[in-house]
Amino acid sequence: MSTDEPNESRDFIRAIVTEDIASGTNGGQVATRFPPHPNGALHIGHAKAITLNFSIAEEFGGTCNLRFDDTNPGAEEQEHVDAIIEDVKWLGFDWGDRLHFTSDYFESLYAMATRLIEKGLAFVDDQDAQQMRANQGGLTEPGTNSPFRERNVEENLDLFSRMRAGEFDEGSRVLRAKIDMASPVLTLRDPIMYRIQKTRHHRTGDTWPIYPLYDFAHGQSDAIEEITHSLCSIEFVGHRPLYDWFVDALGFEKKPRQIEFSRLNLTYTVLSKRNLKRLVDGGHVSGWDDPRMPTLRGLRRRGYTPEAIREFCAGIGLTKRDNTIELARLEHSIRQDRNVRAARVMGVLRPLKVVIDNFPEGEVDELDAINSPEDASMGSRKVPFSREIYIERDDFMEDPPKKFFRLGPGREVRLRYAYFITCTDVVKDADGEIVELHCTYDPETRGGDAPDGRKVKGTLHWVSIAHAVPAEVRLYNALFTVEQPGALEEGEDFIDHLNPDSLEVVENAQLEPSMAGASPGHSYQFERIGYFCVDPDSAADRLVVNRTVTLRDTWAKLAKKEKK
RNA sequence: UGGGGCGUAGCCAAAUGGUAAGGCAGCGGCCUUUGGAGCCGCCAUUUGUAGGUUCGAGUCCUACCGCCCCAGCCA
Repeated sequence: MSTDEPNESRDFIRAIVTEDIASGTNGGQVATRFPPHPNGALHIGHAKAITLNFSIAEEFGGTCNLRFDDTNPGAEEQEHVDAIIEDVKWLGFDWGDRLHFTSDYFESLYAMATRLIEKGLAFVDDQDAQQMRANQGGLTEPGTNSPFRERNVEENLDLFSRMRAGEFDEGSRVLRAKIDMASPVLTLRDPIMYRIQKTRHHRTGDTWPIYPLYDFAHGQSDAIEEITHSLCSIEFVGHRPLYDWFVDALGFEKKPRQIEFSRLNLTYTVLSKRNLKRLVDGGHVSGWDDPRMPTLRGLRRRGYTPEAIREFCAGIGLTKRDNTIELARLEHSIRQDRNVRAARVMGVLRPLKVVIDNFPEGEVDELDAINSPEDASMGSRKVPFSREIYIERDDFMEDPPKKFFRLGPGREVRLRYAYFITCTDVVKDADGEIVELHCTYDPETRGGDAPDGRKVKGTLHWVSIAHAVPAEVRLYNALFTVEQPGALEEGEDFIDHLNPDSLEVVENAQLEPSMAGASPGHSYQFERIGYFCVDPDSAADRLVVNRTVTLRDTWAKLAKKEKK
């Protein structure tokens, strides 16, 4: 393969970075950062930003910092910092020693604010929030200047230092940039730089009674860290003029460039922190790590791997358009990953007892089963077969339709890795419910092939009753019944569209004995059913397993179509 | 009715004036000891609409239409 691929298509950001390197901007350096606000759990949308920033740094021989944007105490907690660090690491990215906090720059930012006051570019405003709102104008109306806008430098300096000293009450004064109250760009109408907030900060404690706002902190933090490309989501487009204004006004030599990209939307879920919080607080899910949540913790517990999530993020593209990725695309990423890497195992979700009448009582046959048809190096294991086994209830029909290839009265099927069996009798209880099947097996077909060359259409998974390991299996489905619960009509509440069947608990599944003692986090394919992983709720005597995703099921699709 | 961003298939997305990639989903078929996986094939005479420039337009120009963002002392 050639090393350079000039025709390889890149996204618009990589194109910009490539140009900047070629033109020698920033000395050809590339430095990015992922700047989370530590007030909640990271979700799949953040994964897009994380993957982008770290990947670009890696691809262009640059660096990527992890910086916590902790300018709003109260909303921020140390536990979120710890959780975010854990999640980014889990995703597989490394920021080396470049872990930063905007709060580390509070002293520098204060000095910068002072400098702007001295240059006549900032002033202390005594208006309260209501007055400011009344004077800010509207979308089509210019705002009006604050009556305090023309205070002299000395007075501003004095007032600002007393704000810092804690002399004033919250809300009584703010520091504002002096730009243009008539600007059609709302963010340029004398934006607030500092507010008084007497809240303990998770890192600086009670040393600051004033805190900078995002707009006065982000660009400078980028500049301090010599970030070259500051990548953020599209809703910050309108903040770019202000970002540049502060960086210019403060005279930074190396100017970071803000570039915006569209954020991720996913069908059948919500991705705003506010909505996710409602799901948790309202008890609609078990917590931030509920396997139905689109949080990284939820996805991890569900059985998603970092590789699958990274593939997803890299594969969905990068533009400035509004977009909604189908859940199927996410599922594709984990199926792809698990198909190649997950060990196969047999598990029966809804057991139906089968007695092999001609198999000797008390005898156990140890059969060879490969651990993966995709990877011979994963080896094989022994699976015990005996006279009484369980098969899946769905794998038997008393009156099977034409395209049903599984077991039925008088039909012959293969038990995976074992024998061909033929159904000879159906036992029902008083209610007509099928409680047990009787079959005969063909000893000549041991391993699953008939020496006479006869074929069977169906292959069933099974578990020996005497050897089975019971388990609780949690089957997950889409959290919502509508594609875009986050974008409903006025007056509609996304909570009303929760899927009542998003979690289905199967109490008494039966797994093959090799699953005994499987540890949390381990993931398997239950042949013919789907990918499952062991949940941390498991105890020594009680296995709990989560369904990550089903296998593609063409029979289910067919059956559904016939029904219509 | 201000400013900004964005319109390519069901969902993503490439194509940087040279004749609409690719993926997901879907639909056929082959293969199969997972109805899995894999493999093969089909799936935009046309890029929001209408004009214009050009030998040639998704790309350039004009007008219109639609969607999204901005009026927190949140980020």
